[in-house]
Amino acid sequence: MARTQGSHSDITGPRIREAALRLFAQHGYAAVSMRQIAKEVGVQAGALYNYTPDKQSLLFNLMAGHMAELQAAWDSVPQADSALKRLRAFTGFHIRFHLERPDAVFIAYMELRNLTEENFTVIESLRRDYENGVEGILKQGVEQGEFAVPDTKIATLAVIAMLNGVNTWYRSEGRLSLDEVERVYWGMVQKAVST
Amino acid sequence: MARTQGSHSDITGPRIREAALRLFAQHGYAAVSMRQIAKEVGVQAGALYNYTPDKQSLLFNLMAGHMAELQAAWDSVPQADSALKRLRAFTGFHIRFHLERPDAVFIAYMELRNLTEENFTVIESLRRDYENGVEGILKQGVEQGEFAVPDTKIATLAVIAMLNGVNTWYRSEGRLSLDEVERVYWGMVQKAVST
DNA sequence: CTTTTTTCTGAACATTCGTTCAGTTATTGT
DNA sequence: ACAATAACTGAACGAATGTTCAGAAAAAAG
Repeated sequence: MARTQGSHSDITGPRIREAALRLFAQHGYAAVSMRQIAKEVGVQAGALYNYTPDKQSLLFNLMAGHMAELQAAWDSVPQADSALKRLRAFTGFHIRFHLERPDAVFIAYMELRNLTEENFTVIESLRRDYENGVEGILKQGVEQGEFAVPDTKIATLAVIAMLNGVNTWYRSEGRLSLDEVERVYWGMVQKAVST
Repeated sequence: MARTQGSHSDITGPRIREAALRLFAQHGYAAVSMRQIAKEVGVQAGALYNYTPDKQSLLFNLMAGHMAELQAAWDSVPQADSALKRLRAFTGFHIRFHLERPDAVFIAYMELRNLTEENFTVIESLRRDYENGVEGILKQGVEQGEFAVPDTKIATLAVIAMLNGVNTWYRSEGRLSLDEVERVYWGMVQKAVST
């Protein structure tokens, strides 16, 4: 056997990335073999190398793609004038974006240690960009007297960490709807940074 | 060669656990081989099996030990009467305990997916016990009118997630002292749950 | 000193790993 | 219809994996 019926680059490529994403999130990068990914796609291990130069690049591209998507999505959210409204918009955006991609989120900060040094630097830089956007909101709020935080950098990380926590427990079949979750978290975020 | 000079069970045992803890935290459970751990200790791989039946038990015991320590340490903290004081004590305790054991903390919630099903159940149960203790404080605070949170379970997870975030950025040589970090976080926690 | 026990070595085991590649087949272009 | 290209197979590579075990040496017990 060789090339199979209906085989296409534009189909196999995404399927490989999807399978890798799910398996990496489930078992961890190091614990997943190229053969497992191939099996999931319905292909032999060697075929993967038509789509990625190696396993490391597969991981890196998943993470870099996720971070780029995250930044682009947030950039496309219209910004209000007041810091309070902007922070509220961010809270909702961050929760929803992350709940829609639990696997990518999980990988993006669980598999940092499995990146090569250069790849790690790139991802870390993307993450910092995103964090800086949030810190900008807090700084604005402090300047305009809407917020009171002793340290905007720490507050930024604290808010993000708190929101990230949703991914560890939220289930769509669960007790609370997405709107309710958003409202509860916004209540806490708002109070935490308020004057 | 065989048994080496000065070899002792009470020395090698802890050294194996220390090496495993550090290596697992640094590279991940699946990415660390028994030979790497052995090399760190200065021993051959086979010798490790005098101290652990297998690699999985090594991981499980590290995690279970950490969770037991955590619970015991918190249990030994004297409890104040008011919920506000208790929550303040918890905030300080949690931050300090976790900053003192970054590797164990990292492993305890990064390597959950590498546990067997039964081992996972055990660790999850220990974690829930700890979380329930915190929720008890919030419940008390709500009953006594000191706190206002729409959902004590979510608030518990949000507070813990926020505090856990400290481990991702705190460095002892950094800009802020431990006391300052504690004060900043307590400020945010307090406001987040306040009426 | 002699015996027993504890601690470790070094080699071996079957598996699995990431990756390469010559060959084969389906698809595309002419 | 035929030629060219893209997509994949299947086998192979050396290296590394977790684990076992007979034997050797050091330490402890007598």
